[in-house]
Amino acid sequence: MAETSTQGGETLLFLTDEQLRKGIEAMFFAYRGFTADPDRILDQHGYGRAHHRAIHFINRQPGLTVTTLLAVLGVTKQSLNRVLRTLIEDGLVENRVGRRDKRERHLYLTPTGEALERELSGAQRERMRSAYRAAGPQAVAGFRQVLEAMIDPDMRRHYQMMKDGS
Amino acid sequence: MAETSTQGGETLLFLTDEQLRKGIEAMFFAYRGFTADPDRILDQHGYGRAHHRAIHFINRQPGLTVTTLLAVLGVTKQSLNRVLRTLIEDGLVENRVGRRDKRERHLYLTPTGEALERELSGAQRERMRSAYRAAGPQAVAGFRQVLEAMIDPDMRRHYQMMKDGS
DNA sequence: CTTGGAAAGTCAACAAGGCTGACATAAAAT
DNA sequence: ATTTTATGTCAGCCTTGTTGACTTTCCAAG
Repeated sequence: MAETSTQGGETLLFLTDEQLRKGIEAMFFAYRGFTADPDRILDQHGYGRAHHRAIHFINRQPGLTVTTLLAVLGVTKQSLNRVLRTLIEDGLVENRVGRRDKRERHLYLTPTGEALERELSGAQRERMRSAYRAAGPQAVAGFRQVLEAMIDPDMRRHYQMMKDGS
Repeated sequence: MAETSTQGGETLLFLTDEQLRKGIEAMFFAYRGFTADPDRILDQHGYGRAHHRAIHFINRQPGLTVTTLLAVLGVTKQSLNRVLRTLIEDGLVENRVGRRDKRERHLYLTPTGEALERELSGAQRERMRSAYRAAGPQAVAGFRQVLEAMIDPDMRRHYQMMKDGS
């Protein structure tokens, strides 16, 4: 793939534009695969990818506030609210007033919401698991390292927050 | 990351749901980073991500037909046409009637189109390059392996086609 | 205690980019 | 001569993003 050489103990990478381009295309096609299974499931339930994202992060960090979710998702509150409203109306998400700060609303999945979350993440994990298996353990480590290095600095704190569990 | 053990010469992966979940989130945040730079540039030119995808693949395989591009992008012709029309009107893409089969239209970037393509892919390659550098040469190989394993089987032929240059 | 600002929510309007369905034309294939 | 393929177009719909304006509730600092 990328030829390497050592110079003064440091490993150098020779990356041609062509190699980088292949990485870009792999990213494009892989992301499509990554979202394909959830998209099918969501469609059956009458939801879209935006609902999935909300459900995912509420499940990941139960009780997070609307503002936090807004920052993680990187959308406007009007956009999020449209999605969140339907999820609350449909009884998938619950909205509890904050104990300390009563302005805040803390978001939780209901049992119904958790069921959908399991269905969605189950499919996604299955694809991820089989990709990991096909690529092997060494590849898995590299995969995460490169992805993490691609995350925007502004977003990295949100990623870390989720990663470490609040 | 993922603990490994050897059993009969085969390496096994122990992947917890938690580890898979982290991979899923890394994918989510990384894709955002991946599209961030081009999105900014496109916005300045009054285009969107859909234009970028068309430009990318026309550049990758000059002279490809509309039907091929349709299959690669996985959208409807109505959707692609909206995008393609503006690119042709703005003089970024050229539409030549097929020599052998006169029903076909072969797509090419004009010099203006190529200039925008370079601007877009330059930014994207730069991010990819710095992620590669941060992660190291071993990681790079693994990254591509996992991504390729995640691609949908139906899409893999398109990926290969682009990868090998037609 | 008042007042300023933060958290949440809502309405309206708009745009990009998906989708379906219907239809038209030119050219190739049968 | 007829059917099929490749392309393009019109119309209309949906989701999900955006701005801007405005309200209510509540915390916190003066």
